[in-house]
Amino acid sequence: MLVPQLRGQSVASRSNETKQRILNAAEQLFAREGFAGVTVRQIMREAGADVALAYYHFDSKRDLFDAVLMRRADYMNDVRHAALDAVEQRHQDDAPTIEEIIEAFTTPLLQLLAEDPDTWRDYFALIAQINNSPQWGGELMTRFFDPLVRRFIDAIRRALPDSSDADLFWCYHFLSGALTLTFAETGRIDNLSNGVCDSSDMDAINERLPAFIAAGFRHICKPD
Amino acid sequence: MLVPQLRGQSVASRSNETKQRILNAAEQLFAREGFAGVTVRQIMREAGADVALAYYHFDSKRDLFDAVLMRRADYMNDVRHAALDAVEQRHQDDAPTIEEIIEAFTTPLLQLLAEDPDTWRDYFALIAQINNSPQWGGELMTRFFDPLVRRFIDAIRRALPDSSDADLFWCYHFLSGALTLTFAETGRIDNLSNGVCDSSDMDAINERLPAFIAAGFRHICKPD
DNA sequence: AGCCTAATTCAACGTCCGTTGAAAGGCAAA
DNA sequence: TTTGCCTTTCAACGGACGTTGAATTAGGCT
Repeated sequence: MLVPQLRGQSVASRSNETKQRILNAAEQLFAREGFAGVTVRQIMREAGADVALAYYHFDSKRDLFDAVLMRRADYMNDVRHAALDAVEQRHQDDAPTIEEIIEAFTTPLLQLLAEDPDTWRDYFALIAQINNSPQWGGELMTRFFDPLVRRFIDAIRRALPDSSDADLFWCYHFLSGALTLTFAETGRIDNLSNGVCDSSDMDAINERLPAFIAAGFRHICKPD
Repeated sequence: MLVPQLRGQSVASRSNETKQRILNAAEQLFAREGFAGVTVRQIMREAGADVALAYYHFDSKRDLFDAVLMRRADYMNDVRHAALDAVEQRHQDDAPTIEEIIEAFTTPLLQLLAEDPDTWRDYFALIAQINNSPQWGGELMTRFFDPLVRRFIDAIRRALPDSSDADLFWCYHFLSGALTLTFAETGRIDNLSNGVCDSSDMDAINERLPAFIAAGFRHICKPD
């Protein structure tokens, strides 16, 4: 028996466990090689299951790809919404600083990655790749992150009154690019800096990214 | 005859013209779908030539991919080196501002894109995708851009004396992310902003990106 | 024990993949 | 006009692709 420790488990939970194993393998491979760079056979070999099982649990390769993205999207959005909730809770009378708002956007992700890299590293790298892909970027990022991002930009708009929308959206765009490259984990900055920087050092990033971005917003988003 | 206007041209130049047509088709398709998302047959169909011709002019699909990247890399680096040359020429006695240095890094690219989008759009989008891919990012970006980037960071180091290397490299990393997402042309910011922002409006970017990034550098890179 | 359903395996389908060797075409030099 | 080289076409290779239908296994219910 391939998975003896599952003896006695309910059928439903055994099925779910297999599904998760497939999703894990798919997540890792899609993150490294992209959608087209991976075959269903590779994924199922990595998951230790038969090829046909992928089509029992998912409708198609594309459907599996979507399932990989969906699996963690809600939780990811929840922690970021909660961080923004906390900021707004703290500032019911006064306005939060822009640093606080941007930290609410970035720090939850850096924290997830620091606390449980095995779970989040590949997922974030996949998001990073999607964000910069003409093929997926427009559609998928909009689908998964628009409500959160709009709420976040609204908060910044209140913190920097009378800013133009164009300034706000462009600054968000720069933030998005800086953040996603950070998650891509390409090893580039490690090479470039001759080891001075470690792309998996979330503390180093957390100390710099929000402050860097906040300074940029402050400088660009001024009253018309 | 498929290409009648070529009658009378030298063999060598006819060969080169075909090579360029293949490179154009490959550039466009690789930029849209990534290396693995494109087949050699697709490329040659788009180029209007036989499949086997790809293997006469290039050794393999991967070799064609490298050739696409190589074709414009030197020129791209040249214009950016020239922009930095001009800055240093202007400031032989005093120090340039950090804005000037960052503009020398970004503006030449935005200018190429504004002047000749048909030539540069796909190439830059491809670079953007590579920069955020774990598969290619580390190796290829290092291979093509390291000398220029190191020179650029050295210039910033002189403009912001006593900054730590870690600060400098991390800030460059954020710049790299913001810049490459801008080139990815995913349409995301157009959707998000409901048309307020136009991702192909290079003036809008040029007015904001260098200033945004310079403010970030200034805020992070302070004497130890 | 026997049944029912869900989970998994097996074997195969038609298609397309990257790549190649040999033949054909086109042009310049002799 | 013939020779010879560079370019292009043609036809095919072995293998891997995404996907499927039917057969097999396993576990909870009666």
